[in-house]
Amino acid sequence: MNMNKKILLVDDEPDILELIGYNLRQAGYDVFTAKNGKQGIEMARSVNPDLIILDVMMPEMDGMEVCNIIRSDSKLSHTIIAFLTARGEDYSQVAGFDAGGDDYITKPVKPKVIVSRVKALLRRSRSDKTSLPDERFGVAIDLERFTVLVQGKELALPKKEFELLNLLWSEPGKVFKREAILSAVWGNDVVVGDRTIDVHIRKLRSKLGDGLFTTVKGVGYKFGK
Amino acid sequence: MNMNKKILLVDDEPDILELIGYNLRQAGYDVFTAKNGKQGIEMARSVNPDLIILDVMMPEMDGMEVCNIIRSDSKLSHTIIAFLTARGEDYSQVAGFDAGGDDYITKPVKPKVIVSRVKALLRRSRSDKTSLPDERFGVAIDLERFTVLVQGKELALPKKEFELLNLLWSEPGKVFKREAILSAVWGNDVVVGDRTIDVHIRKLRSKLGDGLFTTVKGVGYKFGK
DNA sequence: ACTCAATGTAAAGGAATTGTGACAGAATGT
DNA sequence: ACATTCTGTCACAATTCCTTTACATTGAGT
Repeated sequence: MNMNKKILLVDDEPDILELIGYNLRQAGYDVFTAKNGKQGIEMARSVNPDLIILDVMMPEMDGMEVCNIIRSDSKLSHTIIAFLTARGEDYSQVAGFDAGGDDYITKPVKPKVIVSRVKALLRRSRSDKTSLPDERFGVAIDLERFTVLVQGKELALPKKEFELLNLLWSEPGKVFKREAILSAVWGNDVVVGDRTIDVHIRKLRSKLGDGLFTTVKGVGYKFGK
Repeated sequence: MNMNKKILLVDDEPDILELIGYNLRQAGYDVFTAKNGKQGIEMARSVNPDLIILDVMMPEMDGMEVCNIIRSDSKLSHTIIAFLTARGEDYSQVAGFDAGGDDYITKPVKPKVIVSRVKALLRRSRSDKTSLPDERFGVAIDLERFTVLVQGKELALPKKEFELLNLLWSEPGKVFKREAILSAVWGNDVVVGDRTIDVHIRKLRSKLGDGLFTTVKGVGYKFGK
């Protein structure tokens, strides 16, 4: 069973609700609407949406306020929030999505734009919503997925390369001696020529970027500088 | 009194300055901004920030150039530097840590991300400085990283030089006889001319500063006076 | 002051270590 | 079965490091 993603739209302008709502429904989403902040929060609690699109400027309770309340609700903490703002509006207000906003969209909105934006947000949500990845020098390791995030791009690495990277990455700056690397990545009983390490380091360097790894001659390697 | 951490933001795009600046201020930091490299350096010298966030791509003077100048300024050598780079930009240049950056962050930036990243960087620096304050005559040795801190500057030494320094440094003031040095650093079975020691001492003197090592004629060397 | 052995200094060769591309067997996917 | 990817090894190039060498300078003892 393929459950549709639920989207909650909060805006005080009925035209916007209708326009955006229509397009998102066409794209296959379940859309709910609310015409003010208070109603938006009630709605959010009852339908538990995947994504909330929130107008910043609303009478009584504005978008940022709504965002704060939703963020502090443990049941809704995973929900993605996107702000809707009028173009040219003061950036610093929009910047209020330190409260937990994930994106913002400027009005007037083209339907196609908003649909693709929503798709992107929902696609990204799985990895993003849990917690911020632990990035070190622009590199994050996802042990579950066996992948590496370099500059936001996901990259799959072969097992040995992954393990080697994981070892060095786990303690950036620490120098791992060649023997230590061997026993950690290859195990104590396996016998491989020492040059093997160099070759794998080279692979990592070419894939993740040179400069991420530092050679300490006669000793070993480290991640970072 | 709890002094706020000072952050200097250098970018030619006013939007970025505003967006990031706003969010960092919200997080409780003292934020200063500069809209080009030249101004950034002036600002850095006058406010002595804890962290500098530096756009790589800027007209006239780019981020790496600024970084180099700051790194060569003894009063600012302790400062943490993070680069801002556009996603997808070739970062091999930046990643070449010759530039001396401590981290880099990709644009477009989410406020949440940058705030947590800044926190992490500042946290790291603090622990770095409190956890290994074993300075002797302005020199600290970091065995794990295989580096030496001289007046706050991190320096990588070749293996033999590092071992020699470590030996002498471990007991400042104590005179190590030449034979003792040989057996400790080179081992008992290795045969090298005695002048080898002198040459290595000289290397250390030129790198760490003369005056740190004292010659005891006819006997050996010691660290300190 | 002089002497001479010890040390300072710079440069240069050689030694050791690492970088790199190509290759072959193993493992895996189709 | 075939193609693809992964893994480890090799040979050779590039680099860094170490040691030696040659000469200058120092300083303790006479």
